[in-house]
Amino acid sequence: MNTILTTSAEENYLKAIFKVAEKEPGPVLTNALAAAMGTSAASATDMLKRLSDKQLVAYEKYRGVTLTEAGSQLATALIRKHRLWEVFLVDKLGFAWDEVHDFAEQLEHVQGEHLTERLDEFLGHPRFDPHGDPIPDAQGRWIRRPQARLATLAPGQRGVVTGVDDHSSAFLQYLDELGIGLGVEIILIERTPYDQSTKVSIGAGESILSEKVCQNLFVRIM
Amino acid sequence: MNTILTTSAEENYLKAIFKVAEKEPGPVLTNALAAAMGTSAASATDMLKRLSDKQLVAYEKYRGVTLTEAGSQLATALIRKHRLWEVFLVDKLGFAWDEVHDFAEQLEHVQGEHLTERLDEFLGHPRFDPHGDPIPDAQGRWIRRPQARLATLAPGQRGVVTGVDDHSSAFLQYLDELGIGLGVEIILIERTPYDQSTKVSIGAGESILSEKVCQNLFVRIM
DNA sequence: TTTTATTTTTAGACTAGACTAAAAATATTT
DNA sequence: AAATATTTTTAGTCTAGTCTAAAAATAAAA
Ligand SMILES: [Mn+2]
Ligand SMILES: [Mn+2]
Ligand SMILES: [Mn+2]
Ligand SMILES: [Mn+2]
Repeated sequence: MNTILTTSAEENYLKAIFKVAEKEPGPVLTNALAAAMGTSAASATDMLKRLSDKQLVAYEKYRGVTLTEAGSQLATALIRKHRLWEVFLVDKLGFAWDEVHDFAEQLEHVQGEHLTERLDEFLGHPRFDPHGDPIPDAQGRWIRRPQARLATLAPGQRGVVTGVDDHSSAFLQYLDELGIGLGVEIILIERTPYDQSTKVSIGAGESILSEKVCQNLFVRIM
Repeated sequence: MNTILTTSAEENYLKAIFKVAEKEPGPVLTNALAAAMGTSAASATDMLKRLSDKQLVAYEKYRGVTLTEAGSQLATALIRKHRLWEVFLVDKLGFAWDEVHDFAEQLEHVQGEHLTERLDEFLGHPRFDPHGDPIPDAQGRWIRRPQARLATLAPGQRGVVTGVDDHSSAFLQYLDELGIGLGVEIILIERTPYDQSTKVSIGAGESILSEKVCQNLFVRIM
């Protein structure tokens, strides 16, 4: 029951380890972590020693790192906080989905009793954030939704947008221009063999989406 | 128009300088600042050099420190953010007035465009925080209210509670027990010459308030 | 106007978190 | 199995922010 004190830097590393491990199963390598954090490999090694001392990661020299149960819970709580704040910023303060990440990156580190649960309640227990990512509950349980990349759909199939893989402002703003957002229905018309660009129907109009766009869009197939 | 980058530590010192200067006019002395910050005088001196380099304070060795225009604006913006977040925590998340200070102490340091203005708008442009303290507007303008310490009222006078001088949890919770909060009307019945303790009428009942309590309560005389 | 007391600054040390450059370990080729 | 390439760690340095102890400046008292 004794709560481990963590700095913002430590928390950011824990989250990064969690996210890298999510994509590539197995231990997270130092270079991958450093790349995810935008720091040098030396800095990552340094931090891994600190996190290891605090029992938040299992770290073996030259072999990579995995989160301990405590580390995993902390990372999950961080992601929960990050995503709840994003919902607040979009739903309550009226920010666009491409504007909220940097704020949430700071807000997720605010410490104190009950804040997250009060926020969660105020927001009506949202289960997904403004980018369609699931928000783990207070016990750290995740919701899994069946979803597929738009790139995997065949002509004639339809899907409802449930999320994005690329969270960059550039991508999100481009989607806005295309009229694509969470819940929007997309009908796949045809795919060009040459470059896999795809003609789709969105609401009233039609658009051509590059392969890159189709790879970064998640849909629920209808 | 070039925005000065500040750390949380620098911001906390700026706010402390502002607040000490508010109480005691004239330059803020190193020891007073260190006491307000809960750090050593050596640490305060160190920080004063940094703030002076950034042109946020005018610091003269052994003579004390005053905020520059830039420093004063920054401190005011900090106080604005702190108090707006307190309103959010009480009005929207349902925290009690004695629970929000530590959260606001962190939230005031969240950086980014438009956040404060969006929050202000969401909250309906509140002009006072949950402790009755004025919230400066986006231009840094302050509202001054005529108010007096309850200790200065004479028997027979009545006042409406507008604020507190002591912001401690202990004091605020004691006020809760007494049924005293912002907007509550207090009628002064009599004051004992011996220790200045004061019999008052609050709503239905009567209470005896110590001199300390009366000194820390602000009222608008009716 | 000295002496003494108080306040403030400096000096030196520590931690967290970053960096670069060099060394060591591991992985891949030949 | 050596040689080479890649990855990771170590060594050394830097900054922000803190501390304690000592020195210096200012204020108060004798
Ligand atoms: Mn963060
Ligand atoms: Mn998100
Ligand atoms: Mn603060
Ligand atoms: Mn307040």
